[in-house]
Amino acid sequence: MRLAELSERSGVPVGTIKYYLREGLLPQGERISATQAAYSEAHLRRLGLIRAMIQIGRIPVATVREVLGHVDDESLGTTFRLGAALWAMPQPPEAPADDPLTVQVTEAVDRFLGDMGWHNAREIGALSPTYRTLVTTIVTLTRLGFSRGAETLAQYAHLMEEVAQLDLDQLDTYEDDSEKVELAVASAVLYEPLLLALRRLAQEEHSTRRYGL
Amino acid sequence: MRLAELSERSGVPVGTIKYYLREGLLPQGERISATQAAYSEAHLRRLGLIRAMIQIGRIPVATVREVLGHVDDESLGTTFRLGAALWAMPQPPEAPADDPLTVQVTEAVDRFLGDMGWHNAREIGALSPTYRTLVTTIVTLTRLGFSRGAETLAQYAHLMEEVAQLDLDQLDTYEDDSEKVELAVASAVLYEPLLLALRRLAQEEHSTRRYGL
DNA sequence: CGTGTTTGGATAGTGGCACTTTCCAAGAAG
DNA sequence: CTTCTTGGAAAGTGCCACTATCCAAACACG
Repeated sequence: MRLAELSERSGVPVGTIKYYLREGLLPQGERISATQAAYSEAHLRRLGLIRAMIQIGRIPVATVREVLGHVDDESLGTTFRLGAALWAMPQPPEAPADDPLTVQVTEAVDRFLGDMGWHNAREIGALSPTYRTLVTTIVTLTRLGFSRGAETLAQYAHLMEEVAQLDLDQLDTYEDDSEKVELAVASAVLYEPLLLALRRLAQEEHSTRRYGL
Repeated sequence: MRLAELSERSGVPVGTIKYYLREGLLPQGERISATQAAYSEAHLRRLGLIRAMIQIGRIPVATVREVLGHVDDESLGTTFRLGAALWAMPQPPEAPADDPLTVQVTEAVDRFLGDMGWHNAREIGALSPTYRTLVTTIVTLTRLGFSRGAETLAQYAHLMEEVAQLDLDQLDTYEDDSEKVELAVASAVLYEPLLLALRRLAQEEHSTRRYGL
């Protein structure tokens, strides 16, 4: 299929597709002649993922390029490809490491990981952007006066652990490594709003039950 | 306290605070003289919330103004203030309503809400931005070929229902209405990355357990 | 009292980013 | 042969969250 058809089937304007090609988000089509190129179903699929990342995930173009680079890096094993892709996803700005509150929260988080039995996560520790995000959000919550005890955090953590189990069960249903990594990325981008939408719907449901309209 | 001190204690540059004042995110300080104004602890706290919404939640300035407008609207009852504030939060762009897949997914979601026993949520239905977000993300997942059956969705929904219960239990610990609404907003902005960070940590933990490094 | 500094407010400018527009020459279509 | 389409390069656009520059009033100090 040519550019015009790729645009029509995906619903993405031609100019925008050219931009993605230029920026290296979408691989070049197969050259048919000096001024003509052919695109495959794989391009269509990849374009869908790019749009989802940018429009739903609000991920910057440069970051999308980086993430997709890891997705396509066949020199790595699945686990590393997956980890590299997810670690490249954007994280909120971090709290300064020399802040006393940050130090205190970091220690609390370490203790908490131990209590949860998440020993692998604890070892990876500060290397993981996810870990630092956790510290940062707790620091901010504390600053705003909305922090909760470790017990409340643990309750949330146990629930999210079950969510993670469901996620991994789904990953297991895919044979192909590239598909696994793509699902993991799509899951980070699209399951997040989905989970949060479910949470808010449940909040709406139960708050009307508790307090009425 | 004057502007300079507000800036120092909050860590937000003076120019930026002026910008927030101009944009109506932060209420004006009390005028001391023609060229001098005094700011309170309330300003400091509100400024923290604004920063969290913009920097961590990546919420547009115009939206922050709208959300805070609802938070401060004392003419509404708590439930409505809370709902209005949360409904003003940004949602991903929606899928076109006339699309056949969208229609199909909408029906499936309605059935699903019935199965969950979320009758209130079902009645509010299309009015709720959250509901439409749910439809949109499922449509996108389906387009990408990553959709799952209603059963899987229900498993996630049950877990998020428990999360929502924890959220509401926390809300109950606050007496003051304004604080309740502020917590709800902070919860939407900051608990979301926190929950997602917990989910990813759990994923990392269990994927290394399942597949090793 | 005078002089230099600080303050809040108005206005204009900046930089980043995700596109769009415009242009062009080579090919395809009729 | 003429007309249209195509892919590619380069410059332009619009939005947005700040940021820099001025200014005159007012405070601080000797």
